Amino acid sequence: MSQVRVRFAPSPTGFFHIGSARTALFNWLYARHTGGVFILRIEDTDKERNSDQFLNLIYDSLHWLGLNWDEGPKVGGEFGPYLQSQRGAVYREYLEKLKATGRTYEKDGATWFKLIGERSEVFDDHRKKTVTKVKTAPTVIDDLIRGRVERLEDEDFVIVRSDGNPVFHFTNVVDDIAMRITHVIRGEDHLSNTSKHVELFKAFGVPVPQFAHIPLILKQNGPGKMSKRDQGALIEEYQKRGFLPAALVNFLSLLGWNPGGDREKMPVEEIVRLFDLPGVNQSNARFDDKKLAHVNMLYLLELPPDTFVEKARQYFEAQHPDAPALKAKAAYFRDVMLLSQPKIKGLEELPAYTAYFFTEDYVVDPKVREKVMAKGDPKARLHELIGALAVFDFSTDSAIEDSIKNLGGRHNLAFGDYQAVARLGVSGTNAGPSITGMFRLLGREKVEERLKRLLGS
RNA sequence: GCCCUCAUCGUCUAUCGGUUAGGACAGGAGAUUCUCAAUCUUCAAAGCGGGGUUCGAGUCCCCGUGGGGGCACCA
Repeated sequence: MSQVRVRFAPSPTGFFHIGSARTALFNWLYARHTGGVFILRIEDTDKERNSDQFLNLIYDSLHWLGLNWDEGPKVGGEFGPYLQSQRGAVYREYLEKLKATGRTYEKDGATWFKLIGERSEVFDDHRKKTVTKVKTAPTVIDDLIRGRVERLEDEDFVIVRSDGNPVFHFTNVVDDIAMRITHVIRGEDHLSNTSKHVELFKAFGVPVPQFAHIPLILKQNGPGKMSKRDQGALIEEYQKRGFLPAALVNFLSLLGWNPGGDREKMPVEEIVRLFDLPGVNQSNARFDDKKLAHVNMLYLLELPPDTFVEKARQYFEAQHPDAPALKAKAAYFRDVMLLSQPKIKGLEELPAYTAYFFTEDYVVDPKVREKVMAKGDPKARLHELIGALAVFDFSTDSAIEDSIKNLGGRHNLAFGDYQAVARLGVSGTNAGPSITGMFRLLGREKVEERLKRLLGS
């Protein structure tokens, strides 16, 4: 069997969203799984809506997700150019071929594709106009995911507009022929178009590629498929929020596909090894940001320290360039980030989660403050802590723990009696990493200063 | 309106005619503890309805219902 050649063919007419990303991913996975070729083709024939900004977004998003293409813009290939806007000559050549078969005609200045069969005029009361129906046999589509699908294509359709520009159905099919595409993997929203495409392939006298129509991703809340306007739809957004691409890829691969059994968290190499078209589901999947957040956390937790610190720094630099954290010493930044790594679900939590390590101007949660100061005798505890700080051993977490325990022992109290008020004092809140770690990193002076400030306020 | 398509816990899904219908996310309870997470234990949670086929159906077929998509000189 010849080599698999698949393509991802987006239009640069809007933001790059989760549905497009998954279509790209499934194509890429199939190419990698079969040792085939993954082609990127830009369908930029809509001159009104195209933009370079959206084009670059496609490149950036694919790069970020790790979906490298073997042929396409920037990397070239023997079937280029890979931007439809540059393929006018190819379309003219194929149009002549089609005209030679007698399967086209001109009407109203446009070129139409002619179906074979008896014609009759029928009034379509949904579209409120008279249309010409062609009596013909249904088109059969053998879909790798949906099985045998029959659809009646019974109206001629435009392939070249009166302004001379070829339409999507035509360019799409011509390019799939010219680029030797073997498998068309795309969203189910194209299933209804497929009968047009199959008729074109047949008219050109070429073999019809294998089709695989993947289910759509439905919006999290409310009806309908996910679109660019929906909350959580944009890849760019996940990139900005510091999600790990590996996590997003893993999550996306599981939306509509699974390897069978209970496996969920898999490195991408494993997904490539297991992925196959018959394993793709037939039903639409609803997007779930909670699950994505969970997968992201799993990947974050297992990141090696150096990698985590690097990712954290990149996140700060990209999204919070003015954060005091970036002005701190590298070793201190590292210590703070590593102390926080096991506690957060996403990098985007980091700035707020670690703010008090880098500034004296951190927020004190009034509710927490009220709650902590109302319980027991916090002022006495603060006094005791401040008094003992000078003899505390700040060298390690366990030394600090022992110091607090010793202090407690002298007052017939336990570690826990100091925990809440100390935490409020040094961080302004009640949630955070271990109090001993916080003491150690902040150091004796700052701890003392902050505890005194709380006592005096 | 017409055409296509899909249907298991709230969500993502496993099950290749015979299972106490399994897992994960989310939710509840508990354990741990230095708060919050994480982690561990645990609870609750599903075969859309109706007909067939079969010894036996979530699984195959039909009808209904519901969801999704499409019906342009957009892609």
